[in-house]
Amino acid sequence: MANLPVLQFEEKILETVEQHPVAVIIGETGSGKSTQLSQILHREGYTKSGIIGVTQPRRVAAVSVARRVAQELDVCLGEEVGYAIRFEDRTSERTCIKYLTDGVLLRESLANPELNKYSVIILDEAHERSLNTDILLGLMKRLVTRRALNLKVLITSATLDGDKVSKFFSNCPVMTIPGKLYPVEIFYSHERPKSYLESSLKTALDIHTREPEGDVLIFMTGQDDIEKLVSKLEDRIRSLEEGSCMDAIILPLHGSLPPEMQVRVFSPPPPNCRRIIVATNIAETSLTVDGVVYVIDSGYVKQRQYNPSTAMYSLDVVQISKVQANQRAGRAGRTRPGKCYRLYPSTVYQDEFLDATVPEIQRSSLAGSVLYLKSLDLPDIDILKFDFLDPPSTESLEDALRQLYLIDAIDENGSITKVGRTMAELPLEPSLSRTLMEANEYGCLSQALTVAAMLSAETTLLPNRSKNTEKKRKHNHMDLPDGSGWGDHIQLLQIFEFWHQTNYSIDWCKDNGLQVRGMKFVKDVRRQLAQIMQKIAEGSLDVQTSGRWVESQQSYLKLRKALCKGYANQLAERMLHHNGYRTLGLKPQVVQVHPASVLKADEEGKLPDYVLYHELIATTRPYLRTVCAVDIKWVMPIIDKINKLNIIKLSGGIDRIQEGTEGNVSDMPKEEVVVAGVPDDSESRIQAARERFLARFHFHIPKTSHSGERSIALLSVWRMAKMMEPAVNVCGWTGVLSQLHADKPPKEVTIEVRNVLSFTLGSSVVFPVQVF
DNA sequence: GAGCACTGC
Repeated sequence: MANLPVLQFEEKILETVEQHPVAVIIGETGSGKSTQLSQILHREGYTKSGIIGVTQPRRVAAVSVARRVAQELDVCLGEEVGYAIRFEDRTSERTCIKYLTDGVLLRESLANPELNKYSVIILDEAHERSLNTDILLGLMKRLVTRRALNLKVLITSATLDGDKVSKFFSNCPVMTIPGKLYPVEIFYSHERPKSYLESSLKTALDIHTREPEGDVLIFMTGQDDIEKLVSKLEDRIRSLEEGSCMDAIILPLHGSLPPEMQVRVFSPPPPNCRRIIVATNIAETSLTVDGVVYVIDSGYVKQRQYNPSTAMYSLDVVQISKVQANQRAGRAGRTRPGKCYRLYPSTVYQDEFLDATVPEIQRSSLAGSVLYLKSLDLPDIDILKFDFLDPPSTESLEDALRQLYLIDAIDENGSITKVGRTMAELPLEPSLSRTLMEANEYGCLSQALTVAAMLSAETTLLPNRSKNTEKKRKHNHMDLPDGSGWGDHIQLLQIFEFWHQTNYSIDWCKDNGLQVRGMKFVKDVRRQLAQIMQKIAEGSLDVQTSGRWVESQQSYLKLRKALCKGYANQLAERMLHHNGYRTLGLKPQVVQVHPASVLKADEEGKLPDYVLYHELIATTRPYLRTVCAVDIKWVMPIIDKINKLNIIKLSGGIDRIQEGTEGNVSDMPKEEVVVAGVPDDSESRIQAARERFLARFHFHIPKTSHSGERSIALLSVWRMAKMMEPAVNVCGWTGVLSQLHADKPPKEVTIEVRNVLSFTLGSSVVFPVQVF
């Protein structure tokens, strides 16, 4: 401990902190900043006037660093040194150094915006730029001026953007503390490989046969590639000549691996044996594998990003940033000098890689964050002008406002509502907190709590779906409830109620392929949510899980209705002739229900007309994941609301000029264009669709106007039709145009649209347009 | 017959 680099800078750090309210610290790996900064300031007496709070982006880090510091100070964990993470507050009145996740600090700041009990706040690992840390950065900037006399803020940053952070905090000082990494030699490939899977394989074999002992860590993008590479490596190494080199163990490492498989990387290899670990970027920051000497870096990462203009997430393989590349290389130099093989040329690193990873705040849906900021009620904060280190796009903020408006969290002027205020109290995404409130009204709060809790843990619930376990799972899963056909939310409810009925049996989880840890987490979340709801309601609510598992259509109905209200921003309408869906909203997207969904089709093989979805994410295709059938009656008022939505009022601006965006419903000249006439009512489904079409858009083609204008008007109608049914194409368009351009235009023309999605039968829908 | 990287309240 005595030789930790950070301690050599003690005096300089104290001097800087003394003179400045904010300072940036570039602390390289192994500098000891996480454990020592707090102790240095504690020794100097900064804990006399308040607590030193240190935020971490991850729970395990908060706990393990706190434990370490308690040890070093020789105190009991939870006394002078403590930590606070969700479900676990190990602090006491005596606590003066507190480690906490950034999310917990945000929650605290909701109750006490000035964070008065803290004399020092250290945002550790801020260079990872988690969504929460970025919001904290903005709040800190404001707080240091308001509490200039009694608050010190320290922010850690990466080498490459320390100056940017400093600039953000009015050119505050930047200190660099060297790390304690061993040198890592970097090798670049001459060109980018055609297949980085093959290239990784070859490089790994080269290392294994030629280099002295030391483990190999390979960074891949996802489970699929990892499994492929692992099996190829096993084959090739098995075929190596006996005794020609040491043994090898190949270990996969990724998030959907059950915990007991993940911890295998922490047990050291047997003698004369090399471990080859094939990992996702989980090994970049979250898990540290000891003994790694060689790193193979594919240069890619799978990243989730949100596109506010389509309201859709996508999961893309993208190039890593320089910061990430360096972090990966650093994994080779923890125990002794190492080597890093980059499967890309140095010019790619220099010219193509971004300096730092795009911060999460620019890659996420911001509904939750915007609601949080609105609920802080800071008089000097305007959401669209909130001071972010890297501001999200206006489009993204407006998208968040639209979403919040649809679920009644803000009113048409963009002010937070009473409902919104309550929603912000709940540690859930807005759709779910809105659902809980509505469920409370309908008397199905207990069920809604369960669904919300299940969704918070959903990804960790079901075991990994590799090919061989799949069959086993299918076989065993016969007795898991199926959502009674209503979809995945109801199934999640039923699973939990079933488990409750077994008295939370661990064996039952195992028999049904459910992760025990995940289910316990659900129970915790559910209890926490129930407590908060009780507090909000200031009275006793019925939050008990029903004693006996019974399929209750009545309560499912109420629950689905509550969900529909909560997910007003995430609804989709089925296409006329097939089971594809189109999202409702400003820019409808053609999507499909994820194959893993339990949503059931009717006797004719058709899925429900309307569904709500928990997530819309494009992987190989855009998929709705976790859906629930809803009734058209509940959807109609929401469609109305969507159509009336006015973003200019919502964002609180009145002086902005309305742009005539193409295809924007509210921009259509309503008096001029009317679609009328529904001659063919043979099929009720088409009839219903036409009615909706008519209900939503009133077009009117004026007979007196110039024929050119008529065709423009008709073009608008067509554009609308395209919006309603994006997977269609028009037929005989030129014929329609020439009819309109004739001296005596007909009173009625027909647009015939044909479905172009490959999996349909080429059926067509006719939208007649009457010319008055 | 197709399939989600990693965190967190």
